[in-house]
Formats: sequence, C-alpha cells, structure tokens
Amino acid sequence: MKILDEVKKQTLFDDIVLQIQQLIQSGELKPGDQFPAERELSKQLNVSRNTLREVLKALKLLGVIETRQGNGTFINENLNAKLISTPFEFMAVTETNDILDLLEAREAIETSAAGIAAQRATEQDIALIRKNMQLMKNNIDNVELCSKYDVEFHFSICKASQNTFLFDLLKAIQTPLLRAMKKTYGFKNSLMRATVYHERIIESIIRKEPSEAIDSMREHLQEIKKDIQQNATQKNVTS
Amino acid sequence: MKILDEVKKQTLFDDIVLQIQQLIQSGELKPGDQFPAERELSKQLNVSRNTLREVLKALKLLGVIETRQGNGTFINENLNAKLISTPFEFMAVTETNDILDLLEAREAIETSAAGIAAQRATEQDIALIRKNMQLMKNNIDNVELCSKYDVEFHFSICKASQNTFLFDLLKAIQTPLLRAMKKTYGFKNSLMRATVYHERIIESIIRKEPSEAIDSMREHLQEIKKDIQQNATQKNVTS
DNA sequence: GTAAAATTTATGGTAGGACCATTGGTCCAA
DNA sequence: TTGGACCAATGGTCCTACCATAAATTTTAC
Repeated sequence: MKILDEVKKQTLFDDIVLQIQQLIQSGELKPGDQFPAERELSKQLNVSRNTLREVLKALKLLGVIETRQGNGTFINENLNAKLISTPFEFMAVTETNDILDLLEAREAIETSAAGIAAQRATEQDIALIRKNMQLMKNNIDNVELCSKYDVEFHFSICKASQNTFLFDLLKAIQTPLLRAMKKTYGFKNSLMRATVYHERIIESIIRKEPSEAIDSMREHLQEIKKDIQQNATQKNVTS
Repeated sequence: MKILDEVKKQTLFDDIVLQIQQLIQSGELKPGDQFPAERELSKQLNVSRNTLREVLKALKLLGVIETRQGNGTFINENLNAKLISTPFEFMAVTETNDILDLLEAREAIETSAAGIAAQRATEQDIALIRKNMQLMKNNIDNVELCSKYDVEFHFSICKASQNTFLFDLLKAIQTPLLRAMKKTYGFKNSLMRATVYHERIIESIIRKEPSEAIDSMREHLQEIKKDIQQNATQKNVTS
C-alpha cells in the first residue's frame, strides 16, 4: 500500500531558502534590493546567524545574491545570467558521450537562435557578426586567436536573436564544453572549413531567411560533431 | 594602463568551493562518493566547522552533494539533472517577454530533440509517446489531466533523443515556464488543435524523417507562441 | 572655509565550543 | 530469531567573540 505521504521534517535551511525563492518568483524581491543585515535578519527569522549565513552563502554561490563586506547583501543584478552559468561549472564532462550530448544541446540552441536572428538582427548585430568573422579570417594561422573569434562569432549570432536567455544558456553550455574539448581533442577543428559555413550563415541572416540560416548552422555544427565522433572511434581502435 | 590583474583576496569559502569543483571536473570525486565527517574535514582544511558547513550547504542547494543526518555527506547521484534544475527555481518569470524567451528556448530544445528522436527512438520510446498521445485524446475534456499528458507527450519525445542532458534541460525550463503560463494565461491552450500536430510529429518520428519531425514540432510550438503573443497584446489594449 | 586624514560604525568573514536530532550498528534478553 | 535498549558517529542549530572591510563621520591641517 502507498497511501500515506512521506513526512518531510523540513530543516530551517530549507525553510528560509523556500521563503526567499517564493519572494523572488513573485517579484517581491527584485534585482538590486538589499537584504537586512545578517544579525538583524537572523533575529527577525528567529534563527541563529550561522543558519542564516548558510542560506546566504548558498544563495551567493547560486548567483541569487551578492555580498559586499562592510556594505551589505543584495539581490544580484542580471540574475538569470549568473543563475544559469554556475551549475555548469560543476558538471563532470569526461566521456565522449557527455561531449556529444552537450554538442547537441549547443546545436539546438544555435540553430534556433540563427533562425530568430534572421528575423530580428539589427544593423549593429550584423556589424558585430561580420567583425568577428573578419577577425577570424585575419588570424587564420593563429590557432589560439582564431578559435577565440570562432567562438565570438557564434556568440554574436546568438546575441542577435535578442533572446538573452538563449544567449546566457549558450555561454553557460560552452564553458564545460570548450574545457572538455580542449582537453580531449586539443582544439584542432578545421577552422579554414568553418569560415566557409560562416559565410553562408551570415548571408542567410542578412537576407532574412530563417530556415536557410537554421539549415546552414545545423550543417556547420554537425560537421564538428562528426569530427569528434570519428576522432573518438579512432582513439578506441588504437588503444 | 591595465597590465596587472586585479588582486582577489579569495575568501576561504571560495577557496574550498573551487577545490571541490576541480575535483569533480577532473573526475576524482564521483557520484556516490562520501565526504569525511564535517568535524574531521574542517580539521584537514584548517578552517572552522562553520565555514566548511557554509560550503557544504551551498553545494547541497546547488545539487552537488546530498547530506543525511546521522549518516554522512555524499556526492549526488545523477549529478547533472539536479544541477540544472535548481537554478531555474529561482528565475523570476513575470513579464510576457520572459515567457516568450523561455518558449523560444523550449522550441530550440524540442525541435532538435524531435529530429534526433527520429533517428534514435527505440520501440519502447515510440510506445511511450503513443501512450501519452492516446491518454491525451482520452481526456480531451478534462483540461487538467489533458494538459498533464500534453506535457508528458513532449517529454517522452525529448527522452527518445537518448540525450539525457537535453531531457534534463527541457524539464528544468518547463518548471518556471508552466508556472508562469498557468498564472498568466491559465492553461487554456487549444488542446484539441495540439493533437493534430502531435499526430504529425509522431508520424515523422516513426518514419525516421528528422527534418520532417523538426518542422512539425517547430510549427506546433510556434502556434502556441502566437497565442501567447496575441493574448498579451489584447491585454495591453483592454487595460 | 576646504580638503585631507583619522576615527568611528556597521557590515560581512572566521573561529571555537556547546548541545540537539537522527541514523546505524551492537548487544542483550525474551 | 526477534524485538528492544543502548551507544557512537554524524549532521543540524545555537551562542559568543573577534577579524576585515567599506562607508560615514569627525577631526585635523592648510
């Protein structure tokens, strides 16, 4: 039988976190708002300062709040960006399968973002995309620098979607992804070949052709995925 | 001039967090691993138990570790799923623009997932998708229940992509999205119309036609997006 | 008078010790 | 064998004290 619900004796920590969480969800706590001082707030909540601090430090790590010694505790400005990026720092990306999963997530975001960008990109957006493409070409024999502008190129397209959430999410995913790829495969993507795809992508965006932009981007990223897969199988054979 | 880097006198908290973070990234700490007891570990690290506890509680909230009173502290099993879901609980989704941004993120994930599912879905996957579609049809006049199976239908497709990361990410995004939509628009999606799209999506997956699956899914989700947009502009006019 | 310097005050950061609550194991007795 | 009593280890909570930093205030020097 399974009628009775599990009894969960909530801890003080969880209680306080939940309260703050709800205040944020409801909009009563907004970015920039200041918290009462720890000593005072702990009194209000009728908990020890230690317990309250455990909550605050936890929320700080999560990116919900920001603490400045000698000053105070505040709800983080641009909450969402920080919120999303933190947990990705703790992801263990070791297996090739993990990398492929992340690559597919990146593909999901970037293809859709490219399609939206083809509808909404401003002139400044397009100028930035072009600039990054040009910088990449100019440094085609400097692997380090070229790779950097490669990443920037993709970021600038996502940014052109005007969807900050998609943008933050892409940046968050790239962090562990680039770390893992650099470690495992050493950044030897075919940068020369990439520029060809980049041309097609930016053309589609300028001509405001969403489905074209989506297809070009997907093709581009699936090439990269293939490289990784081949590289992985080779390694398995030789080892 | 700006040559020298800013000196950041890292706090003990940040120091310990960073160490654990690196141990997880490198794979030295794996899910299920047990930590030393708080009193002992604080001695090893040469910090007070308070400070160590602030770290542990923070990692607990993030979903990195799990603590059981009287038992011990452990690295969380299925780390990534928990990691991703937590921060979304703290997102403030109040404006219509926020909802639209999240909807586009959902569209990005679900369209790609549908495409991949068309390549990799097993028979069990398809059976589950079918089951959810049927359950939705059977309860077409029970809004609450029908909506539930609607969500489940989309989840089962994403699951069929065999990409657990995409799956976890979709579930995480849906949490604040459904909460916000329910609050603002009250779940009055055209469920009848949805079933028509669902048929087309599942057909594409069965016939293993990725681009067809992607297009069907995108059309389906863009209809929902249009509804939200129209609803929002109407509200602005009447108010 | 004004600006620089010293002081004060409020804030978060760290520490150590005490006790409570829960869990799992051990041991004994029915 | 089983049920209960007990014990030890662990996380949960609290108190108090002190350090470190940043802003506000007062004092000082010109």
